[in-house]
Amino acid sequence: MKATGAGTRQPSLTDVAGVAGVSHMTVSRVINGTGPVRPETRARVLAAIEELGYRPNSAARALVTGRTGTLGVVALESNLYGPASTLYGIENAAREAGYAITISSVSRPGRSSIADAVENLRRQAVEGIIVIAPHVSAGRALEAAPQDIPVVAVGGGETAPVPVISVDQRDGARRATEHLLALGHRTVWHVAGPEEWLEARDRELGWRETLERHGVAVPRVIRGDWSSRSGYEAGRSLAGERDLDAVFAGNDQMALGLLRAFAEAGISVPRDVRVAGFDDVPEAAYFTPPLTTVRQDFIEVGRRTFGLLAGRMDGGDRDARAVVVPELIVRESTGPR
Amino acid sequence: MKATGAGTRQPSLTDVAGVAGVSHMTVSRVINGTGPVRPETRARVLAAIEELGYRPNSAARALVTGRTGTLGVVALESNLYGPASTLYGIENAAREAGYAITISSVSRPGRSSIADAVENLRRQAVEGIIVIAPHVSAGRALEAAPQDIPVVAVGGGETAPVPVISVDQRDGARRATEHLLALGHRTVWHVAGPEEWLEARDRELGWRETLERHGVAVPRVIRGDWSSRSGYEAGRSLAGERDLDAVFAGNDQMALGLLRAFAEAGISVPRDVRVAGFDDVPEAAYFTPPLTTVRQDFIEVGRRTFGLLAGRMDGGDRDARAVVVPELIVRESTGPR
DNA sequence: CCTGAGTTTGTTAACGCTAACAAAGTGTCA
DNA sequence: TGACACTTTGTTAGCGTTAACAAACTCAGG
Repeated sequence: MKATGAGTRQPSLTDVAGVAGVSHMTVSRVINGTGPVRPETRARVLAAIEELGYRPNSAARALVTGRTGTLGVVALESNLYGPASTLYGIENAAREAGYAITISSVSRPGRSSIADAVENLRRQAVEGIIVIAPHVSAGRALEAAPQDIPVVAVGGGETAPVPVISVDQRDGARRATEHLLALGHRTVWHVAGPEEWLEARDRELGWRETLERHGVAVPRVIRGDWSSRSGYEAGRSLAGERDLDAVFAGNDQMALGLLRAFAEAGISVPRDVRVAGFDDVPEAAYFTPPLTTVRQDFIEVGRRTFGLLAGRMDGGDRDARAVVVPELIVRESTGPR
Repeated sequence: MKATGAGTRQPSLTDVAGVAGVSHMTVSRVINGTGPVRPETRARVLAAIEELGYRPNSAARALVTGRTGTLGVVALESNLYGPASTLYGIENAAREAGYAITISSVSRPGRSSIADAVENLRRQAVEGIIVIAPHVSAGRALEAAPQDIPVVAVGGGETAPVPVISVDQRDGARRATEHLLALGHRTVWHVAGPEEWLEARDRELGWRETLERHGVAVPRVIRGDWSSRSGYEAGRSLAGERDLDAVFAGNDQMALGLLRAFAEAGISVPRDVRVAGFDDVPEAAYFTPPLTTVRQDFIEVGRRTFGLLAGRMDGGDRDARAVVVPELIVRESTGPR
């Protein structure tokens, strides 16, 4: 008896054909459902496939069809809730459509690191690329995006020469800011995310526009880096401020830091100061106090991102845009005093 | 002039050879550094590669070498801090070693869904598979893991017939529990994670063992699902409990829920009750109050996971194990009263 | 200036699959 | 019964690469 250890070559189409007593083409037709096959022949082939544990060789298939069935995702290596959720949304939609996802992560966003990641994916012959890097430098990297392979971006800025899906950050910021103003505060302070992030810019812009439209003073911007720590520091510096009524934080983590700093300073939220965040991370409802925030549906973002890429692969427009509208979730941090 | 639009076929080795005036094999040798090539020939070839924008066809290469340079990761589709961080750790280590990562996510862990994900990856001809699914059913799925392809698991239980990397959950739970006991409390309550999670079991076990070793009463276990919401509910039910001194939560999210519920019930932490968590998510230091917790180094876990897989691919042992030791981080939630 | 060893290049044949076309069956109708 | 249309199966070639071997070139030593 022949050894059938782990070292044995994987069975090929021809092996299956031999067992089933047909030509390799018939086996191929059974597997791919191309062309007619008599039911009894199909049954014999299927039995042979089962018996041998045959699995199509994806490399051979890709070589001849020119299609790998794989999409590449350039992801920022961060534990930020948004990007991670978006990734899962994309993976789900892609898997349903029969695509696999390979990721190439970028530790520090930048024009060249993103270009490297894209090149890295191209070497793996992905059929399309999704860049999740809502970063100013990513926008620049996208300007040099390859022309011969479909690329789409999540939150890549207005001007990118690729389809972009984004959440309407300005609108979200507007909602939060108007909500705070409607509570009767003279103005609203803002703890912004890092300047290099497009989302941070848009949120800041939405906040500023809203204040201006309402004709109220625009306080100086406190800049953080998305982390709770930076929010905490912002809170310490704000705690000394006179006329502090309301703060809109660029994300929920920084809002948490604010809450912490205010608690330490003996400032009560919402009695002394009202605070709102952005993202609606699952924990936000359990902060002390529960946080008013702007919810983004990242799963939806992921799904629509895949949709845009699929469209682009079908020859769709390079200028396609999709916008997801966020929603204000009101909780105690802006509640009645 | 010929059209050179996006529809043009990608250049092949032979095209490059034509431009450089050599045979395709010489080009192959230049690219792979196999066999000697005269410096001036190499320069000509390199110039031709540059000129044509040649990129090796990975499918053809994989077909002939039998190697795809790709590893598969089965990841739980969750935003839990741990799995996401582990994924990045793996991706980093793999990329440094020249491997690409393709992910197959699993929305609800279970024996068959994990097996499906593994099969899905095998169809893509990955060279090895990493299962991040610290779940009881994952352990069962691993028992049926394919023999002919290297598989390793993150936190897959003691008995899995594949190499496993895990954080010593019991030891972490012991540290947290002993810390609380050392503060003079009669006993420590525990809000556990879902029963199907191995990590939840191990943490519960570590907690229980520690209480027993110290000869103190073991209270009933409150069961949560890792979410802040479930922690909150646990906190509401605990709030009515007499003799409530100290609570060890199975993760930081649930601890957050506890803190919230206690705050609402007018129970002060740490004055009335002391609380500890597990994971040390980046936000834990900014909870109200800052949370004592057990830190797991997930990036290290990811790195070592890749190391174990690499070892297994080199014919290493199926019984290999790696254990990462967690660390107790003491903050105000178990601070002085 | 020839020989032999080493260096550099080329030729040919797979790898496993699908596309394109060819051939063989099956049945219907005049 | 023969011809035609349709269904089912088979044959061949080629995708772009590397492996294995063959050929050509270079140069030192006699």
